[in-house]
Amino acid sequence: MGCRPLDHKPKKKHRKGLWSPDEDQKLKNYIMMYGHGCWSSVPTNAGLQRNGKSCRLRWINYLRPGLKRGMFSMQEEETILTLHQILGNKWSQIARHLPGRTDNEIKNHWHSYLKKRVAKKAETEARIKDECANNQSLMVEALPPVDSISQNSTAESFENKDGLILETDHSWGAQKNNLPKVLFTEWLALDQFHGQEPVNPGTEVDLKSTNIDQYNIPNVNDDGLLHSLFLNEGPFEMQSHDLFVDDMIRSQSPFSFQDPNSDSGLINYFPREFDLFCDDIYM
DNA sequence: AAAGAGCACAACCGCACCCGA
DNA sequence: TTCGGGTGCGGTTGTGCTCTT
Repeated sequence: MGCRPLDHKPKKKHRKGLWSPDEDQKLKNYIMMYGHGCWSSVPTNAGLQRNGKSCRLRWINYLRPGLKRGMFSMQEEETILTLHQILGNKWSQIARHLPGRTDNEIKNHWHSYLKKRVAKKAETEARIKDECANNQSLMVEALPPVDSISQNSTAESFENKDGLILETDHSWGAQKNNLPKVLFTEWLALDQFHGQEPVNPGTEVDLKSTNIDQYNIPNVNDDGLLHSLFLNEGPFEMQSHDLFVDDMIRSQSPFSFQDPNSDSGLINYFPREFDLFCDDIYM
């Protein structure tokens, strides 16, 4: 796109296979100096016998500055698992939430390790569920209505829409009057939201009873950011929560939370952190 | 010590989409 | 409107290393 095709270019036989340190150096030097511009012209200009596609891949997955190498942390793995549950095999989208990791790296890690872990977990859960059913004890149930949650209730299980059993801890209910407020200050996927009632900046919305799709998110504020306040009065119904996180991830934008313990001090969060944040509160 | 199985990672392939001519 | 090149993405394969027998 925007590249002039290299007319009458003789068909070169492109090198394949592993990259030599010399090739890496040539590619790196060239891109650091001139940028990649049009990938198809990179190999010629950089003096490489590769095709543009191969150069692009090598740069993105290996040479690009800022790449994190080595083991995935527990937090990264949890993020991958959470996002994979929501997004499926959208590796590039998942990679956007893991700075320094490439889609290829995440994909490989999934196939070689996480996939098995998930399968094992599902198997264990199925077995537990089975055993519980046999004992006629109701271990798996839908999330109860907010009012029915005991102030002193602790961990319990429920099943989300994918049939995955989630552990929740409602002991936070004891602090109901001190619930965190969530303030979203940026929302890129505005065109996803249509409805009659626009949400004005600062409007408080009870998310648990809210179908977010019905809101038409309004203009941005003076400071260029959108301010819509969602006041969480209780646990989200899982569907709403999933839908919500999904939308946030689709928006691919950073957004802010109001610090639960203060009225000021907004902190930028990315969707994965939002998810973890919710986990801290609700799980 | 040798063979082969398993694993991790790099790289390729094919397809879909975008955009300019 | 159509066509073709460029790009991005996900699936798959290839390769080398480590572990087990």
